[in-house]
Amino acid sequence: MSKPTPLTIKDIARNLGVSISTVSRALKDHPDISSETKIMIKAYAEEVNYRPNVLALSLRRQKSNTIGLIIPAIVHHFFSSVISGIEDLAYKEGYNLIICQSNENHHREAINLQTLVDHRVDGILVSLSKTTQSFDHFREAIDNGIPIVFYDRVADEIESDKVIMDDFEGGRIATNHLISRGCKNIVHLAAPQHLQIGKNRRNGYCEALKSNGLEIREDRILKCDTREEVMTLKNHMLNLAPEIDGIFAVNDSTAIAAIQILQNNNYRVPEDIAVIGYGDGPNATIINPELTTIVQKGYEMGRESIKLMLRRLNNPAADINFQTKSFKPSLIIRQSA
Amino acid sequence: MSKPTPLTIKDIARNLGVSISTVSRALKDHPDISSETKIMIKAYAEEVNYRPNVLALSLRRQKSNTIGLIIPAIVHHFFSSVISGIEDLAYKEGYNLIICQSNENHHREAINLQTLVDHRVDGILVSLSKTTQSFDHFREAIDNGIPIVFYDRVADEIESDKVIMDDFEGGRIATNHLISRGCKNIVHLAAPQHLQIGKNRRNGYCEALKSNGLEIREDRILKCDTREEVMTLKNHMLNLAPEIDGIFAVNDSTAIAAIQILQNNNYRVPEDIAVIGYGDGPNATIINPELTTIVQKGYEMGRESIKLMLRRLNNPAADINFQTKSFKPSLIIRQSA
DNA sequence: ATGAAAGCGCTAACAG
DNA sequence: CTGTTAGCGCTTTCAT
Repeated sequence: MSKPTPLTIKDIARNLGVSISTVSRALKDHPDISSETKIMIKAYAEEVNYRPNVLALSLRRQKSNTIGLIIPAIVHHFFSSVISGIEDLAYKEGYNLIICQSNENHHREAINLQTLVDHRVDGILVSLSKTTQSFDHFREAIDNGIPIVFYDRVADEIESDKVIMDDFEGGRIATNHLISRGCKNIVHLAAPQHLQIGKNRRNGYCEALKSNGLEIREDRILKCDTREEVMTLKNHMLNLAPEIDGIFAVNDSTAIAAIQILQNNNYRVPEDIAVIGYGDGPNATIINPELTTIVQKGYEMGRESIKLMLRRLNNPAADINFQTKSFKPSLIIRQSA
Repeated sequence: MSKPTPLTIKDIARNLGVSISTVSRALKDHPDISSETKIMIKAYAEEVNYRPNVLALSLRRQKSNTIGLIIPAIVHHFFSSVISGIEDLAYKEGYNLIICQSNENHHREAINLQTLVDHRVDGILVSLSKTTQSFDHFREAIDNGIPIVFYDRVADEIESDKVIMDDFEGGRIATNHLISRGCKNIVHLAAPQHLQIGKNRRNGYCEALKSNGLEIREDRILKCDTREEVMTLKNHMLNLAPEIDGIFAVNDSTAIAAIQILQNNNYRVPEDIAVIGYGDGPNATIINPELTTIVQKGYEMGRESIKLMLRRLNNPAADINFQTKSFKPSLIIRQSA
């Protein structure tokens, strides 16, 4: 029982008594081939269920029709939505996806990138891991002529196409909403500041405070962007709680964790402390009170990323200018703020 | 600015004045090559950052070192956990993953499969889409000698390795728990019955009722396995509500949706109606009351699936018997039941 | 110890 | 209109 080898163009040629190139051409409707020959060859190929060897094709064409995708963590709803947005369009255009997870790990991200380069992918879509603070590993891809599109978590230092949200605006809107409800002492649960999204959301928060004449206090900005970190900071948060009336969390999970801690300690949300999240994932409507949050369009961002990539791949000669596509955030008001 | 072509073994040979085959051999430590030559060639390869062309390798070796993965819907936490479990081990063993989503669509699943076969993947891991009711498309892979491992949602008709949960037992445990709390009128929100997992969980439910002397009523079994469907059946559920005291939902999302509907209509959970889910995803601890549920180990199931696959791929000659690995479900008691 | 050559499956330039 | 040939990058007999 050795592995059956799929049949090739050569087998067809032999069985039909024509040359290999005739088969090749017939199968792709080359005008040189007589229609009878074409019909015969195609019928036979169909009959024996011939399938071209994609590997051989890629090698020959120097093009793999594969796009690499690096995701920080597939379990996050935002990122899996991004994948869906990418996939639909990619497959439609005849591209396959190799998906890698960096698991928020700089080193792993570098390995992912190397893998994708090794596989001669035609392009790479990537969102930075949280721990990525240098960008040399992207140079390798670029030096090999592989275009990169950054989405959501982008590297400012690298010239490339980018798809982002206007996170500054998002932070501003969220914080403004809290202020408009009457909050005056607002804590911000922030993402790492070497990430643009972390910096921008925080700056938006600060801007909102400033333009409303509120003081910016460093001790009210906590580096804390996962549910686990919130749990770790529980006591610290409870110390802060008596003197605050609002929380702007950098994502939904931290917002929800914060709500749970507050509620378990007899604070009412939003009456005592209003809480606003960022993302609008499926959890937002499971927590009680339902979460007021900033909508982050994962599917659409994925779609836009692959569009930018395809535009470039479909016009290999064009040398298109790098473009940054920015999505406007919107606020969805529910019950938590 | 044409695309730079990565350098090849041929370039190295030319630049170093040796033959192509010498370079090839030196790079893989072939004993025939003198150690001086090896050192020289390796040093140079390192210096110029030579990377073998994976495509050419695959073609030559008739082995792509790629494993295909078909996922019904990546946004489900269970499935993204499975991916993580698979990925870690696969990469460690030098395999890459091509991930496809069937989006719960039979036809799309068949296309996914074709794509993977075309790419000459070495093996395929698949969980059936909800709409898959025939299995011919798997034959193609098998006929091509590509081994398949089914995980979670398996095809009984196909001989292959399988990784499942004991869903019958899961359904039984869940229902027994409700009964032990005193529930006597239990609704089951069921998955499609052509899926083994749907059938098995339901049978477990029935078995628990029977062995406790409770009547099995068809009108208490609703085909309803997504949040959306629950919402659609809202009125129906509220009609049922006065006469029931327990719900066993086929997954967490439907359990949660049911809880929300009940609460919005002034039923208390668990006092009036106890609700138990299946899966133990992250949502389980966000809903209030926290969800009692059956633990479904996605990561571990993924890990086990890839293990079965690797075992087979690493012993191509062995002709190993097909194996079914079954995980025992466990109950995690929180507040909702 | 090293090199020449064939071939994995396919395409395309060249010949006829 | 069809066939022959070279070559994509690599490995592996077979010579030397």
